[in-house]
This record gives sequence, C-alpha cells and structure tokens, in this order.
Amino acid sequence: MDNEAKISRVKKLFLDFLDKKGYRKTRERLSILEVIYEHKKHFSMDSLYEVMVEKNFRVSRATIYNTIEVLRECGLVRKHQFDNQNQAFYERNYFDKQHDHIICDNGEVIEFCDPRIQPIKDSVEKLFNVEITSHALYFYAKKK
Amino acid sequence: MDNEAKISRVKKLFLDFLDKKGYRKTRERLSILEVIYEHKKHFSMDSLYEVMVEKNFRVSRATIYNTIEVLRECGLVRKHQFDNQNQAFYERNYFDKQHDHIICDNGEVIEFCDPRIQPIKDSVEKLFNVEITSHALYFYAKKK
DNA sequence: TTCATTGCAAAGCGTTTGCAGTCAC
DNA sequence: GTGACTGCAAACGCTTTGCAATGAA
Repeated sequence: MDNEAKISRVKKLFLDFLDKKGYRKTRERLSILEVIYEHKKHFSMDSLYEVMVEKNFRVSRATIYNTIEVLRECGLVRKHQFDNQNQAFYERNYFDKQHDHIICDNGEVIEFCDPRIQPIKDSVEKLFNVEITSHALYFYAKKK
Repeated sequence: MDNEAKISRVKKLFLDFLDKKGYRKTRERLSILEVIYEHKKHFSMDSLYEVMVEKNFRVSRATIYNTIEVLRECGLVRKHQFDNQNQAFYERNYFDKQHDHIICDNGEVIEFCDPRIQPIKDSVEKLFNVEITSHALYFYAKKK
C-alpha cells in the first residue's frame, strides 16, 4: 500500500469515527490528521503547531489540543510522557505495528517490538481481572 | 526487618550518598526522606507537601522538588508520568522489589511483578547496544 | 437555524527560578 | 567564613478555559 492509499484509508477511518460519535467533520480536524500522517510521525504539540503553520494550514493551538484528544479516542494517536521531560510526546498509531520505546540519555527515542509482552499482558488481565486497553513499556538507557 | 530498622537503613544509605556526592546533610532532606518512608509510599508533590505540613515538618515546596531530584539520583524514589494525568506520580523505591503498574480507569494504581520482563530487557540491551538504567511498564486498564 | 467547533487571549496549574537569608561544613 | 541550601514569591511553560464568531448539519 503506497502512502497515498494509507492516508486515504486513515482519513476514512477518522471520518467514520467522527460520524459514529456524532462529531463534526471539520477542515481543521482533517488537516491535523493529514499533517500527522504525512509529515510528523513523532511530535510535541509545539512541533506539530509549527509544521501546521509551515504547511499553511491555519489552526490554533486550542484546536490542536482538542483534535489530538479526538484522535487519541479514535486510536490514531498515542501519547507518552517520559519521566525525564516535562512536555508530552505524541506519535501516530496506525500502520505502525505495536511497539515500545527506548529513551536514550541523549534524547533519542528508539522503537522496538517484542512479542514477549503479550503473554505478560494476558497474565495480568487474568490475575487482576481487568481489561487492558493499552500498554507502554519504556526502557531508559545510555548509549554505549 | 522491622520498620524502624528499614528507616535507619535507608537513612544511612541516603547519608552515605550525600557524603559521596559532597551534598549537604540537611534537616529538610532527612525529614522528607522520613515522611516518604514512614507515611507516603505513593505521592504527588502536593500530597507529600500536605503530609509534611501535617507532621509539622516545615519545608517549602521548592525544597521538596529539589530533594526529590536528589532522592531519584540516589535511587530511593521513582517518578512516573501517566498519559492520562498532568501531575507526576512518585513512589519510594527501596525494600519494594522491582515492580510495574496497572493504571485503572478509576484512578487506582495496582502494582505487579513479572520476571518475564528481565529477558526482554536483556535482548534490547544486546540488540541496540545500550545500557538500560531503568524501565517502566504501564498497563492502562478498565476494572471488570 | 442551531449548536458544535474554532480562534483568541486570558487563566490555570504544576514546576522552576532568582535572590536574600540561613546554616552545614 | 564560605558557599550550598532553603524559603518565598515571582516567573515559566505547557495546557485548559471562556467567550464571541464561525460554519457543519
């Protein structure tokens, strides 16, 4: 699937979600989705705002905050808060298989996948009688 | 080991650390450590400050923030930032074996241990040639 | 037309900082 | 005595909010 196809698939997904929830399909929401899926895999609110301005999409910060919450609700965006920085870190969450993060001392963030997390999740669900909706595994590390 | 003994052991550990680093051993630092190890396993900056006041330890917020950083450096306190709340969550980190957290939709935080995380950590260290200094695994969950 | 959504600017709130006074060493 | 540490209050920075204007349905 090429990038064009991916974007239109994500847009459809988002539009359907907005429909289902009775939320409105606004130009602002769609343009934010577009920027995230075309230009910003990883972002802070500020870096996203800057790209929006750069690409001549006029959207206020308030709307970005609002839309990101809708995108999280829809599962298209994930939020992370590392213990060594004060601003939230976001990333798109579709077409990228479930993965976790290594946070390096130099600020670099590396992604990795490990299937051995799934059985841990399953055990925890059974043991504590909960339904896990998402997880995050962070390794804080020094580069050698 | 009774609680008395634990506290004096932690104090010794902290004092040695301060010594080694050339930091000063102040009443404020010791009283914060004491409150954490006697009264507050889990806390936010605010809830810790409140207990300090309650117990008649007069310490400013600025000093609490400063001291918590020293305690983290020393490994006696861990910091967490969950993706669904804006204030940091702290916990003491000694005498409690390495554990992770389930963050429930009702705000409750459950601890669990799973030895299967260790081999994942080992693989990641080898695969990415990094030295992992700490990790955090969060399961966000609904209670059934 | 209606009311959810937007943009703006102000407010909120957890955290950090500057600085004079204090106290560990 | 020296300078690291503390307390206070002000500043900071990310995020949220109030409200009038806009535009999706």
